[in-house]
Amino acid sequence: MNSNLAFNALGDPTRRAIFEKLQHRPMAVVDIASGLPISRPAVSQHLKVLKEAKLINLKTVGNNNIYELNREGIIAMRNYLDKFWDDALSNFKALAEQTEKKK
Amino acid sequence: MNSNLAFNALGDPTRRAIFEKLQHRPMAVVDIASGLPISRPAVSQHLKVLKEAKLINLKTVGNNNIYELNREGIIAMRNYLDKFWDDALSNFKALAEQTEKKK
DNA sequence: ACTTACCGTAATTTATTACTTACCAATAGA
DNA sequence: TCTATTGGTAAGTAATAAATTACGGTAAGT
Repeated sequence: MNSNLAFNALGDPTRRAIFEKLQHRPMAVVDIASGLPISRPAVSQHLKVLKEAKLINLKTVGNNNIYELNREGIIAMRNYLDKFWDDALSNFKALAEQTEKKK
Repeated sequence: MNSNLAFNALGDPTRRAIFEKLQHRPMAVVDIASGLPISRPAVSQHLKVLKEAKLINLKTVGNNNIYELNREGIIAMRNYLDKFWDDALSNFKALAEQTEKKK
């Protein structure tokens, strides 16, 4: 499944920081790296993971690699998680009702 | 922040498997461990992480430690994520509209 | 009382992941 | 053309996380 990639990608705090940076606007790699306490190549590696999880994508403009949020990927993940939590809670609810009946 | 714990907890595939097992019903540690390709103590450690992330909680019944989903924690995480995705998408949308206007 | 089943924790090892340094390629500007 | 700037990738190291083994403690059953 693909949501595994997204779960994994968002499991790392640095990648979440990058993702949240990109919520404001599309950014070039140098800009993303500035402010982060790690080297630029490390950032590139994180970007790769986020990209493969389809949470962001890349458009190259001249010499700049601009990363931006991947709308489709994000929507897919949100939908997946909606179901994920709903399933969890509805089963919980069903179980609670069962227990209730036994009283 | 606390959602960090949940992100981290769900970042591991084994912990997701455990979490999904508990969607069906509350289970004792032995039952959770059976079927998983890792040792029982390893499962205990994963359970600890999930518990600290408030995704599950523990009720002790006699000699059995029964883990079950933590409803409040899950709802909190769902709400957090709803906002997380909404923020991401709405900023994306605002930006798209800006770009649109420039045409 | 003795034994068995359940389970957490400590200590260590193993495996994975994050990070750095070093490099190279490509575009932009002088 | 020569020089910045940008940025990806490879190789190695450092740091973290996951797993095992070994233990002890408590409750349940005989």
